[in-house]
Amino acid sequence: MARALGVSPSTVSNAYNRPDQLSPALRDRVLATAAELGYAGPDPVARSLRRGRAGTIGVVFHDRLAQAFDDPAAVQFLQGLSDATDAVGLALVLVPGHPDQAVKAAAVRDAAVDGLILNGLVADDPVIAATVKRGRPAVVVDAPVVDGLDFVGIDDAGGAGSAIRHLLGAGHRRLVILSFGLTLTARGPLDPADLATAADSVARRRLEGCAAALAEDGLGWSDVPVEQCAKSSVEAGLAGAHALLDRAPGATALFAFSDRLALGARRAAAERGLDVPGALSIVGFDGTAEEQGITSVHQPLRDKGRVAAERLIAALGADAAGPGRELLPTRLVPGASTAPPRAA
Amino acid sequence: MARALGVSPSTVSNAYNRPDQLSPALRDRVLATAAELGYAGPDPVARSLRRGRAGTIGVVFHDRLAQAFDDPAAVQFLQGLSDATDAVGLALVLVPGHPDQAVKAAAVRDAAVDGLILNGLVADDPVIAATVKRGRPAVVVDAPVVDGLDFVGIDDAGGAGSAIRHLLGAGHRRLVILSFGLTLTARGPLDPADLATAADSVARRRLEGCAAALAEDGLGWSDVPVEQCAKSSVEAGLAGAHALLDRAPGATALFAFSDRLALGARRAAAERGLDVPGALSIVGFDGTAEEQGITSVHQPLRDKGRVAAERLIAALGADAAGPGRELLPTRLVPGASTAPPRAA
DNA sequence: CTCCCTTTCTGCAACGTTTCAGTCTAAAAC
DNA sequence: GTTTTAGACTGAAACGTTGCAGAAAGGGAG
Repeated sequence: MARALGVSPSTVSNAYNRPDQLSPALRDRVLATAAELGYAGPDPVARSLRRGRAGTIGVVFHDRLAQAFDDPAAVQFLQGLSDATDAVGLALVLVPGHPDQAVKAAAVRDAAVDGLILNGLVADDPVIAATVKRGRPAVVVDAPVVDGLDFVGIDDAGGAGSAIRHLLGAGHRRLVILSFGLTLTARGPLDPADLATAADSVARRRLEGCAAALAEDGLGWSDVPVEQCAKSSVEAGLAGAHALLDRAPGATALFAFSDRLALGARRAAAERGLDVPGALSIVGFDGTAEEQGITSVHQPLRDKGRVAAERLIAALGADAAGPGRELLPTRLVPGASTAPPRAA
Repeated sequence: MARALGVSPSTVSNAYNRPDQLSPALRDRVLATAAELGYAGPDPVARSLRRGRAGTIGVVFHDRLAQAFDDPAAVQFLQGLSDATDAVGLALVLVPGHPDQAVKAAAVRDAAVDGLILNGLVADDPVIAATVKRGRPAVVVDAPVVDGLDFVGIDDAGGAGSAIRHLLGAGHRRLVILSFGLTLTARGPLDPADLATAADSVARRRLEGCAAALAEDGLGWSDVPVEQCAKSSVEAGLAGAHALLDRAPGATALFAFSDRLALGARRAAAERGLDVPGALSIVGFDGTAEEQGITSVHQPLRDKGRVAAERLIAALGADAAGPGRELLPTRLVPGASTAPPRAA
């Protein structure tokens, strides 16, 4: 600040940070002239540089931010994050989204944060590499599992399996699946051969869970068409469900990997004159569309956010226990969108 | 970075920021050793200090962050903000909330941001003073109007008036109002005398709009009880509506200053065995509860966020046009929660 | 051969703090 | 009257950049 005040910079610093280090009289004088000069206290950026920590946590989403705010699942996750960060006074930095992942990776490099939370990415996303390179503590949420980084997720395979078993148990045999992409760019029909070689992702885990459940009833990928959607939005679900039902007109049940996709699928069904659940049963994922009556695999989104932030905060502290893995449970919540097939 | 590489710091800086300033060969060598040494590129904090800008915009809410994520109105507003910030690659810093406003004011002082967006505060909130003192560009959203700061809001008085007129037009005469607090600490029954002397706030503006509309039908504050709620939550609405209906058991219509309060009021009505809209009509504010059938004064929340961010971004640039005011329109959207009073 | 210009790289200063090791003064202890 | 000690304040260094002025080297024009 205006050290032209006549005292040393150290004294000004002490006036703000360690009142016990100087006489009350001088402190008052410093504060008074500060007010007079319009000095608002130590500059946060300079302080961060000197102290070596920013007092912030960065959050990265797969899509643009506006997209994330459209998804109740992301909002609940953010709520969980803020539960933990508010409690310790850390600010949340929302890293700007961008369709070009390389641009977003640069944004990650340039974010003034002490740690990062990566939400719902795919293994080949350059953001992952940028984060690892950055060398700060980070928590990967949902996917992928990365060596050296903390991980918080849910039982994807089990959750997906429970959805499939729910449908099989109701008597469905002609199923279709509305999945996420196995990679950053993958979309459209899934080639089962890709599944075996694909890197870790939410889609892969859930599809494996599906396969296991399907196998119990003697079904396999040749019986169940899968469509990959690039993002989790109602629009993507609408388009994907149409593509799927074009390929398998006789399908009686659809499992979507998110409630937003499921909502899109329901719209597609309506556009095709298919009654839900009469002609088509729909199961979603997340548990964020209960009010809309969608049967869904519920996951503890807010808890997931809280746990992720807490892990990161712990990693930021001295008690660095090394990266760990934490899996949260899922639970199928039946709604009005599923029923036994008409011609059972 | 490890200038021990053998080249000067400037060269490293140029390797990252101005590739044209050094030979491709040397640049490659720098980048290679950087990768080898685990150097992830220029430190964002040091860069911010040197360049004088952080590349971030701070956002402050009245409540805790978790509270904001619970409110669809706040989420839509954030979505609008991110529409604008994503486009220019600015990060959004969510300043941590805290019940003690003084603590939050300190958080505002310590946030490494280029500008601030203040959302839904009250004039006596110390966060305002801290922001003014900070001297950075800032946009106040909704309230209060502050000298020297940009302002973006809606036509509160007009919107509130349209709600009252809607109810009066339907034949209601026994109205009650579920308001926000006039000050940081105000809650409970409103003393109309306070209204005249209160500082600028959303509550004050809307109540004045109500008064004008009521006066058109010869009604005044002695006819219309008002309850102030400390926050905009369903729980607060529930408690406030009960208090209000205890005071005015014969009320046939209730106007709540937010949809969350309105939802709470509907719950209170249900707990009292009052049919909505048969025995009690309810009007909300925001337009975020259309799906729940609440008649509401719709406001363009996402646009409001976008406009606020755009104004701030403009103020950050060289083209500082000086603070301005921008008012967005509202529009009453009828729902299933209002009807003429039973004994018209 | 000289002069000037271009390319490529470097050194210095500054951004605004905080920390640590001191220095100085004045009061307390002996 | 001298030594201790505590209290109050300061100076220098460092945090990691970037921008600018300038230096060294090489090439072309005259």
